[in-house]
Amino acid sequence: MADVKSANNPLFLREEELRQAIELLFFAYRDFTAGPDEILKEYKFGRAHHRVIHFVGRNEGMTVSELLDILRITKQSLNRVLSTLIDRGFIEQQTGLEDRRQRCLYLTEEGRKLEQKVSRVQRELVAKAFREAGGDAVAGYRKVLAGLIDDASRDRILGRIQNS
Amino acid sequence: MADVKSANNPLFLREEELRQAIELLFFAYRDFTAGPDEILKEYKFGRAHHRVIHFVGRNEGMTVSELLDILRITKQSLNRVLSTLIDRGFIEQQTGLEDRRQRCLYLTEEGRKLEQKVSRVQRELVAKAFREAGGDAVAGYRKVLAGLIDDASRDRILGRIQNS
DNA sequence: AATATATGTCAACATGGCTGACGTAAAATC
DNA sequence: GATTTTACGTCAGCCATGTTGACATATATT
Repeated sequence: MADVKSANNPLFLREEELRQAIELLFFAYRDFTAGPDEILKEYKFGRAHHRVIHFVGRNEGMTVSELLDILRITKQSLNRVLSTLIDRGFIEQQTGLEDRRQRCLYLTEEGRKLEQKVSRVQRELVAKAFREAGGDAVAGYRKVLAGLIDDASRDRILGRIQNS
Repeated sequence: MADVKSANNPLFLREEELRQAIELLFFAYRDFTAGPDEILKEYKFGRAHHRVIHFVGRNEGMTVSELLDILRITKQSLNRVLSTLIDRGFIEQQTGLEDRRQRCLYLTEEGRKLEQKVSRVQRELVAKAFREAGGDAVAGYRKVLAGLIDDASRDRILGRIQNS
């Protein structure tokens, strides 16, 4: 009765299934970012600052260009948040050793503390979801999300993310 | 050699694994929204309009309050995008039958066309990722993402999303 | 020496959040 | 029937974060 449509029209089920997967991602992302957002608000920082701290923390010494590539924003946009992070002592720059035009980015002690604090709530949320879902589900999660990533950047990203 | 850290300190691996899962979600979401963003730009619409069209499309006749609950934004923010969508003929309102204070929201013919067009690219992306990952992986994807959703809203959301 | 690259910076603008205040119609309650 | 609550709309202003375009400076590369 209830599945007349799906019984008669497998394409309908397929479309419905995909729409549900899309919504799931929307809601998951919404709640996944809620924790950090709240903490960062105390510092008057936003999601943009979070992203910078996150990626610099995971790629100490990365250059500004590399960061721009990852974030896919303009250097003017980045500069606004980056310079406040530097001014307020969460990030340091060091002139590149090989190429002195480059500014290599590092978290300060303060920056590392904030990164830890913010990342902790997010890691705890993901850990809970992983625990509840089980190891096989986690592998599936990885596979599907990897498939959503732009072909052009997938390898580079998975390269950094390759674990086991 | 390479796994000295993980061999000696399982917590390190755990933390690293979680950080990678977090990054994966970041990148997947970034690329997942890129397609729609591009199409909507032609209409001078943004992600906010997309969300409204998406949810109204999936819940024809929903009220403004219900939409606000889902989006978790203020009515003033919603009103900005909602009223342009109405003015430009993508969404219609109808006074609630039982409760005449409510405005029930519907896609117009035009709105449905746009919804289809935008959702198509997203569905194709997800379909590709699902195909490549396989059925088990898809189940895992669902489980993990469901676990990321806020406890308070999970049931309501999964209720609407319960498929199969 | 000329050109290209990495970065910074100024200015102006758009989008989409927010708060606060106020208004109106309809429903619910006393 | 009067009062209060609810659903929604709206005005005004602020903030965060994205954009484009133009220009500057130091360093590498050719």
